[in-house]
Amino acid sequence: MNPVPSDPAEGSLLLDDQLCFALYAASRAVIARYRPLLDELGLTYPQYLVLLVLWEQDEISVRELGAALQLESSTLSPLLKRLEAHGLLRRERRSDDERSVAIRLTDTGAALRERARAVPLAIGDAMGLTREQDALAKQLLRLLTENVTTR
Amino acid sequence: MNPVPSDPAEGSLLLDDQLCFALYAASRAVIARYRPLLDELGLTYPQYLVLLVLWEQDEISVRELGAALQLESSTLSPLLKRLEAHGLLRRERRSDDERSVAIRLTDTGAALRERARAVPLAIGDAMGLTREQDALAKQLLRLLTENVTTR
DNA sequence: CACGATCTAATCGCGCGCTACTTTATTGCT
DNA sequence: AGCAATAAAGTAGCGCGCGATTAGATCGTG
Repeated sequence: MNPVPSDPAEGSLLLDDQLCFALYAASRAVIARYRPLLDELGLTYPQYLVLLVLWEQDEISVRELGAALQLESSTLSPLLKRLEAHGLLRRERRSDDERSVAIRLTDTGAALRERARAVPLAIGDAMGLTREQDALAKQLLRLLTENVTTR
Repeated sequence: MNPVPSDPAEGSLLLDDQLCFALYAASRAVIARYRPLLDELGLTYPQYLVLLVLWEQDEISVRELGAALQLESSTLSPLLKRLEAHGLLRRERRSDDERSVAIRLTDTGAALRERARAVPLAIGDAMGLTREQDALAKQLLRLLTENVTTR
Protein backbone atom coordinates (compact mmCIF):
# COMPACT_ATOMS: atom_id res chain seq x y z
CA MET A 1 0.00 0.00 0.00
CA ASN A 2 2.97 2.23 -0.40
CA PRO A 3 4.11 3.69 -3.72
CA VAL A 4 2.37 5.41 -6.56
CA PRO A 5 4.84 8.10 -7.63
CA SER A 6 2.59 10.60 -5.96
CA ASP A 7 4.74 13.46 -4.83
CA PRO A 8 8.25 12.27 -5.41
CA ALA A 9 10.57 12.96 -2.52
CA GLU A 10 8.28 15.10 -0.42
CA GLY A 11 8.31 13.16 2.81
CA SER A 12 8.92 9.82 1.16
CA LEU A 13 10.83 7.10 2.99
CA LEU A 14 11.84 5.31 -0.21
CA LEU A 15 15.62 5.09 -0.55
CA ASP A 16 15.59 6.10 -4.19
CA ASP A 17 13.62 9.26 -3.50
CA GLN A 18 16.32 10.52 -1.16
CA LEU A 19 18.67 13.13 -2.54
CA CYS A 20 20.87 12.46 0.46
CA PHE A 21 21.46 8.90 -0.68
CA ALA A 22 22.25 9.92 -4.25
CA LEU A 23 24.76 12.34 -2.77
CA TYR A 24 26.29 9.85 -0.36
CA ALA A 25 26.57 7.15 -3.03
CA ALA A 26 28.03 9.54 -5.60
CA SER A 27 30.60 10.88 -3.17
CA ARG A 28 31.82 7.42 -2.26
CA ALA A 29 31.82 6.29 -5.89
CA VAL A 30 33.91 9.27 -6.97
CA ILE A 31 36.36 8.78 -4.12
CA ALA A 32 36.63 5.12 -5.09
CA ARG A 33 37.57 6.25 -8.58
CA TYR A 34 40.34 8.39 -7.16
CA ARG A 35 41.74 5.58 -5.06
CA PRO A 36 43.96 3.79 -7.60
CA LEU A 37 45.30 7.12 -8.87
CA LEU A 38 46.07 8.39 -5.39
CA ASP A 39 47.59 5.06 -4.37
CA GLU A 40 50.31 5.78 -6.91
CA LEU A 41 51.05 9.01 -5.07
CA GLY A 42 50.83 7.31 -1.69
CA LEU A 43 47.89 9.52 -0.70
CA THR A 44 44.40 9.03 0.63
CA TYR A 45 41.61 11.19 -0.69
CA PRO A 46 41.44 13.64 2.26
CA GLN A 47 45.22 13.88 2.22
CA TYR A 48 45.01 14.79 -1.47
CA LEU A 49 42.53 17.55 -0.63
CA VAL A 50 44.89 18.92 2.00
CA LEU A 51 47.67 19.02 -0.57
CA LEU A 52 45.42 20.78 -3.08
CA VAL A 53 45.04 23.56 -0.53
CA LEU A 54 48.74 23.66 0.27
CA TRP A 55 49.75 23.74 -3.39
CA GLU A 56 47.57 26.83 -3.71
CA GLN A 57 48.72 28.48 -0.52
CA ASP A 58 51.70 27.20 1.37
CA GLU A 59 52.21 28.23 4.99
CA ILE A 60 48.75 27.92 6.41
CA SER A 61 47.39 27.25 9.87
CA VAL A 62 45.44 24.18 10.87
CA ARG A 63 42.50 26.45 11.49
CA GLU A 64 42.60 27.92 7.99
CA LEU A 65 42.97 24.48 6.49
CA GLY A 66 39.93 23.37 8.45
CA ALA A 67 37.97 26.34 7.19
CA ALA A 68 38.90 25.57 3.58
CA LEU A 69 38.02 21.87 3.80
CA GLN A 70 35.27 22.09 6.41
CA LEU A 71 37.09 19.68 8.68
CA GLU A 72 37.69 19.73 12.42
CA SER A 73 41.11 19.86 14.01
CA SER A 74 40.32 16.45 15.45
CA THR A 75 40.32 15.14 11.90
CA LEU A 76 43.20 17.22 10.60
CA SER A 77 45.69 16.83 13.44
CA PRO A 78 46.32 13.11 13.00
CA LEU A 79 46.07 13.39 9.21
CA LEU A 80 48.72 16.10 9.16
CA LYS A 81 50.92 14.03 11.43
CA ARG A 82 50.76 11.21 8.92
CA LEU A 83 51.65 13.54 6.05
CA GLU A 84 54.53 14.87 8.13
CA ALA A 85 55.68 11.33 8.85
CA HIS A 86 55.68 10.72 5.09
CA GLY A 87 57.89 13.76 4.67
CA LEU A 88 55.45 15.87 2.67
CA LEU A 89 55.07 18.74 5.12
CA ARG A 90 56.28 20.23 8.38
CA ARG A 91 54.27 21.47 11.35
CA GLU A 92 55.69 24.25 13.44
CA ARG A 93 54.30 26.44 16.20
CA ARG A 94 54.03 30.06 15.18
CA SER A 95 56.25 32.35 17.18
CA ASP A 96 53.84 35.28 17.05
CA ASP A 97 50.92 33.15 18.26
CA GLU A 98 51.92 29.99 20.02
CA ARG A 99 48.42 28.58 19.84
CA SER A 100 48.69 28.33 16.10
CA VAL A 101 50.56 25.72 14.07
CA ALA A 102 51.93 26.61 10.65
CA ILE A 103 51.84 23.91 7.98
CA ARG A 104 54.52 24.16 5.31
CA LEU A 105 55.24 21.85 2.41
CA THR A 106 58.63 20.21 2.16
CA ASP A 107 60.33 20.11 -1.23
CA THR A 108 59.03 16.57 -1.61
CA GLY A 109 55.49 17.75 -0.90
CA ALA A 110 55.78 20.63 -3.33
CA ALA A 111 57.27 18.38 -6.00
CA LEU A 112 54.39 15.93 -5.73
CA ARG A 113 52.25 18.53 -7.41
CA GLU A 114 53.67 17.73 -10.82
CA ARG A 115 52.84 14.06 -10.46
CA ALA A 116 49.33 15.01 -9.34
CA ARG A 117 48.57 16.95 -12.48
CA ALA A 118 47.35 13.80 -14.21
CA VAL A 119 44.74 13.13 -11.53
CA PRO A 120 42.05 15.73 -12.29
CA LEU A 121 42.34 14.99 -15.99
CA ALA A 122 41.80 11.26 -15.50
CA ILE A 123 38.91 11.87 -13.11
CA GLY A 124 37.26 14.49 -15.28
CA ASP A 125 37.38 11.95 -18.05
CA ALA A 126 35.89 9.19 -15.90
CA MET A 127 33.08 11.42 -14.64
CA GLY A 128 31.96 11.84 -18.22
CA LEU A 129 29.92 14.99 -17.64
CA THR A 130 29.72 17.78 -20.18
CA ARG A 131 31.24 21.07 -19.12
CA GLU A 132 27.73 22.39 -18.56
CA GLN A 133 26.68 19.42 -16.42
CA ASP A 134 29.85 19.73 -14.36
CA ALA A 135 29.25 23.43 -13.75
CA LEU A 136 25.59 22.89 -12.96
CA ALA A 137 26.37 20.09 -10.52
CA LYS A 138 28.94 22.20 -8.70
CA GLN A 139 26.48 25.06 -8.52
CA LEU A 140 23.69 22.91 -7.11
CA LEU A 141 25.99 21.23 -4.61
CA ARG A 142 27.27 24.56 -3.34
CA LEU A 143 23.77 25.90 -2.99
CA LEU A 144 22.77 22.76 -1.11
CA THR A 145 25.80 22.94 1.17
CA GLU A 146 25.14 26.59 1.84
CA ASN A 147 21.46 26.02 2.67
CA VAL A 148 22.09 23.04 4.85
CA THR A 149 25.01 24.56 6.72
CA THR A 150 23.73 28.01 7.59
CA ARG A 151 21.14 27.57 10.25
CA MET B 1 51.74 32.04 -12.58
CA ASN B 2 48.73 29.91 -11.94
CA PRO B 3 45.17 31.20 -12.25
CA VAL B 4 43.29 33.07 -14.92
CA PRO B 5 39.94 31.26 -15.12
CA SER B 6 41.12 29.82 -18.40
CA ASP B 7 39.38 26.51 -18.75
CA PRO B 8 37.67 25.99 -15.46
CA ALA B 9 38.06 22.51 -14.06
CA GLU B 10 39.80 20.88 -16.99
CA GLY B 11 42.93 19.64 -15.29
CA SER B 12 42.97 22.34 -12.64
CA LEU B 13 44.45 21.64 -9.24
CA LEU B 14 42.48 24.39 -7.53
CA LEU B 15 40.29 23.06 -4.76
CA ASP B 16 37.29 25.10 -5.79
CA ASP B 17 37.40 23.80 -9.35
CA GLN B 18 36.98 20.23 -8.13
CA LEU B 19 33.53 18.76 -8.46
CA CYS B 20 34.73 15.98 -6.17
CA PHE B 21 35.24 18.43 -3.33
CA ALA B 22 31.83 20.06 -3.80
CA LEU B 23 30.40 16.56 -3.64
CA TYR B 24 32.38 15.51 -0.60
CA ALA B 25 31.59 18.72 1.29
CA ALA B 26 27.89 18.58 0.39
CA SER B 27 27.59 14.97 1.46
CA ARG B 28 29.13 15.64 4.85
CA ALA B 29 27.10 18.81 5.34
CA VAL B 30 23.84 17.00 4.60
CA ILE B 31 24.73 14.13 6.91
CA ALA B 32 25.57 16.66 9.62
CA ARG B 33 22.09 18.08 9.17
CA TYR B 34 20.57 14.66 9.70
CA ARG B 35 22.55 14.02 12.87
CA PRO B 36 20.37 15.76 15.47
CA LEU B 37 17.22 14.28 13.93
CA LEU B 38 18.66 10.78 13.85
CA ASP B 39 20.05 11.14 17.36
CA GLU B 40 16.47 11.30 18.54
CA LEU B 41 15.87 7.92 16.93
CA GLY B 42 19.13 6.54 18.27
CA LEU B 43 20.45 6.01 14.73
CA THR B 44 23.52 6.95 12.75
CA TYR B 45 23.14 8.00 9.14
CA PRO B 46 24.19 4.69 7.54
CA GLN B 47 21.97 2.86 10.03
CA TYR B 48 19.09 5.05 8.91
CA LEU B 49 19.78 4.10 5.29
CA VAL B 50 19.72 0.43 6.20
CA LEU B 51 16.34 0.91 7.86
CA LEU B 52 15.00 2.76 4.81
CA VAL B 53 15.75 -0.36 2.80
CA LEU B 54 14.24 -2.69 5.39
CA TRP B 55 11.09 -0.61 5.72
CA GLU B 56 10.66 -1.05 1.98
CA GLN B 57 11.51 -4.72 1.89
CA ASP B 58 11.78 -6.75 5.04
CA GLU B 59 13.62 -10.09 4.99
CA ILE B 60 16.63 -9.34 2.89
CA SER B 61 20.12 -10.80 2.71
CA VAL B 62 23.29 -8.92 3.60
CA ARG B 63 24.29 -9.23 -0.03
CA GLU B 64 21.10 -7.59 -1.27
CA LEU B 65 21.40 -4.86 1.30
CA GLY B 66 24.95 -4.24 0.13
CA ALA B 67 23.80 -4.05 -3.46
CA ALA B 68 21.10 -1.53 -2.57
CA LEU B 69 23.40 0.73 -0.55
CA GLN B 70 26.63 0.03 -2.40
CA LEU B 71 28.34 -1.09 0.78
CA GLU B 72 30.63 -4.02 1.50
CA SER B 73 29.88 -6.77 3.98
CA SER B 74 32.87 -5.50 5.94
CA THR B 75 30.88 -2.33 6.55
CA LEU B 76 27.48 -3.91 6.97
CA SER B 77 28.30 -6.85 9.22
CA PRO B 78 29.31 -4.81 12.26
CA LEU B 79 26.64 -2.19 11.56
CA LEU B 80 23.94 -4.86 11.48
CA LYS B 81 25.26 -6.35 14.69
CA ARG B 82 24.86 -2.97 16.38
CA LEU B 83 21.31 -2.64 15.09
CA GLU B 84 20.61 -6.15 16.33
CA ALA B 85 22.07 -5.27 19.73
CA HIS B 86 19.71 -2.29 19.83
CA GLY B 87 16.82 -4.65 19.19
CA LEU B 88 15.81 -3.26 15.81
CA LEU B 89 16.43 -6.37 13.71
CA ARG B 90 17.40 -10.01 13.79
CA ARG B 91 20.04 -11.84 11.76
CA GLU B 92 19.50 -15.48 10.96
CA ARG B 93 21.22 -17.97 8.66
CA ARG B 94 18.97 -19.11 5.84
CA SER B 95 18.18 -22.80 5.98
CA ASP B 96 18.05 -23.21 2.22
CA ASP B 97 21.43 -21.53 1.72
CA GLU B 98 23.60 -21.50 4.80
CA ARG B 99 25.97 -18.96 3.26
CA SER B 100 23.28 -16.33 3.35
CA VAL B 101 22.04 -14.35 6.34
CA ALA B 102 18.47 -13.06 6.41
CA ILE B 103 17.87 -9.68 8.02
CA ARG B 104 14.42 -9.17 9.51
CA LEU B 105 13.00 -6.20 11.40
CA THR B 106 11.73 -6.70 14.92
CA ASP B 107 8.46 -5.05 15.88
CA THR B 108 10.51 -2.26 17.44
CA GLY B 109 12.41 -1.76 14.21
CA ALA B 110 9.23 -1.74 12.15
CA ALA B 111 7.57 0.66 14.57
CA LEU B 112 10.44 3.12 14.31
CA ARG B 113 9.23 3.89 10.82
CA GLU B 114 6.44 6.09 12.09
CA ARG B 115 8.81 8.19 14.14
CA ALA B 116 11.09 8.50 11.11
CA ARG B 117 8.42 10.05 8.93
CA ALA B 118 9.31 13.52 10.17
CA VAL B 119 12.92 13.18 9.05
CA PRO B 120 12.68 13.55 5.25
CA LEU B 121 10.27 16.42 5.68
CA ALA B 122 12.61 18.34 7.96
CA ILE B 123 15.60 17.65 5.72
CA GLY B 124 13.78 18.55 2.53
CA ASP B 125 12.93 21.80 4.17
CA ALA B 126 16.53 22.46 5.27
CA MET B 127 17.92 21.65 1.84
CA GLY B 128 15.84 24.47 0.44
CA LEU B 129 15.92 23.31 -3.17
CA THR B 130 12.97 23.69 -5.50
CA ARG B 131 11.39 20.47 -6.68
CA GLU B 132 13.11 20.98 -10.04
CA GLN B 133 16.52 21.54 -8.49
CA ASP B 134 16.08 18.47 -6.31
CA ALA B 135 15.15 16.32 -9.29
CA LEU B 136 17.97 17.73 -11.40
CA ALA B 137 20.53 17.16 -8.67
CA LYS B 138 19.44 13.54 -8.20
CA GLN B 139 19.60 13.01 -11.94
CA LEU B 140 23.10 14.45 -12.26
CA LEU B 141 24.36 12.54 -9.23
CA ARG B 142 23.03 9.26 -10.57
CA LEU B 143 24.58 9.88 -13.96
CA LEU B 144 27.87 10.68 -12.28
CA THR B 145 27.73 7.60 -10.07
CA GLU B 146 26.89 5.44 -13.06
CA ASN B 147 29.73 6.84 -15.18
CA VAL B 148 32.29 6.61 -12.44
CA THR B 149 31.28 3.13 -11.30
CA THR B 150 30.99 1.19 -14.54
CA ARG B 151 34.27 0.03 -15.89
C1' DC C 1 30.63 -38.55 -7.14
C1' DA C 2 34.73 -35.57 -6.65
C1' DC C 3 36.92 -31.56 -6.29
C1' DG C 4 38.20 -27.08 -7.70
C1' DA C 5 35.93 -22.69 -8.52
C1' DT C 6 32.72 -19.54 -6.86
C1' DC C 7 29.82 -17.33 -3.54
C1' DT C 8 28.46 -15.29 1.20
C1' DA C 9 29.53 -13.35 5.51
C1' DA C 10 32.56 -12.21 8.63
C1' DT C 11 37.10 -10.50 10.58
C1' DC C 12 41.13 -7.51 10.74
C1' DG C 13 43.73 -3.32 10.09
C1' DC C 14 43.82 1.37 9.00
C1' DG C 15 42.34 6.05 8.11
C1' DC C 16 39.03 9.08 8.43
C1' DG C 17 35.18 12.21 10.68
C1' DC C 18 32.77 13.68 14.47
C1' DT C 19 31.54 14.84 19.50
C1' DA C 20 33.28 15.75 23.82
C1' DC C 21 36.95 17.08 26.33
C1' DT C 22 41.77 18.80 27.54
C1' DT C 23 45.76 21.76 27.30
C1' DT C 24 48.03 25.80 26.44
C1' DA C 25 48.05 30.53 24.73
C1' DT C 26 45.95 34.92 23.90
C1' DT C 27 42.58 38.51 24.49
C1' DG C 28 39.45 41.56 26.79
C1' DC C 29 37.72 43.81 30.66
C1' DT C 30 38.09 46.20 34.70
C1' DA D 1 48.15 43.90 36.57
C1' DG D 2 44.62 40.20 37.30
C1' DC D 3 41.59 37.02 35.69
C1' DA D 4 37.67 35.27 33.19
C1' DA D 5 36.46 34.39 28.46
C1' DT D 6 37.90 32.90 24.21
C1' DA D 7 40.75 30.62 20.82
C1' DA D 8 43.83 26.88 18.64
C1' DA D 9 45.34 22.43 18.43
C1' DG D 10 45.31 18.02 20.14
C1' DT D 11 43.49 13.49 22.46
C1' DA D 12 40.00 9.82 23.33
C1' DG D 13 36.29 7.12 21.90
C1' DC D 14 33.16 5.43 18.53
C1' DG D 15 31.28 4.23 14.05
C1' DC D 16 31.91 3.94 9.59
C1' DG D 17 34.15 2.42 4.77
C1' DC D 18 37.26 -0.25 2.39
C1' DG D 19 40.98 -3.64 0.94
C1' DA D 20 42.63 -8.06 2.10
C1' DT D 21 41.83 -12.32 3.89
C1' DT D 22 39.34 -16.32 5.76
C1' DA D 23 35.86 -19.97 6.74
C1' DG D 24 32.30 -22.34 5.26
C1' DA D 25 28.57 -23.53 1.78
C1' DT D 26 27.29 -24.37 -2.85
C1' DC D 27 27.93 -25.00 -7.75
C1' DG D 28 29.80 -26.82 -12.02
C1' DT D 29 32.30 -29.90 -14.68
C1' DG D 30 34.44 -33.90 -15.68
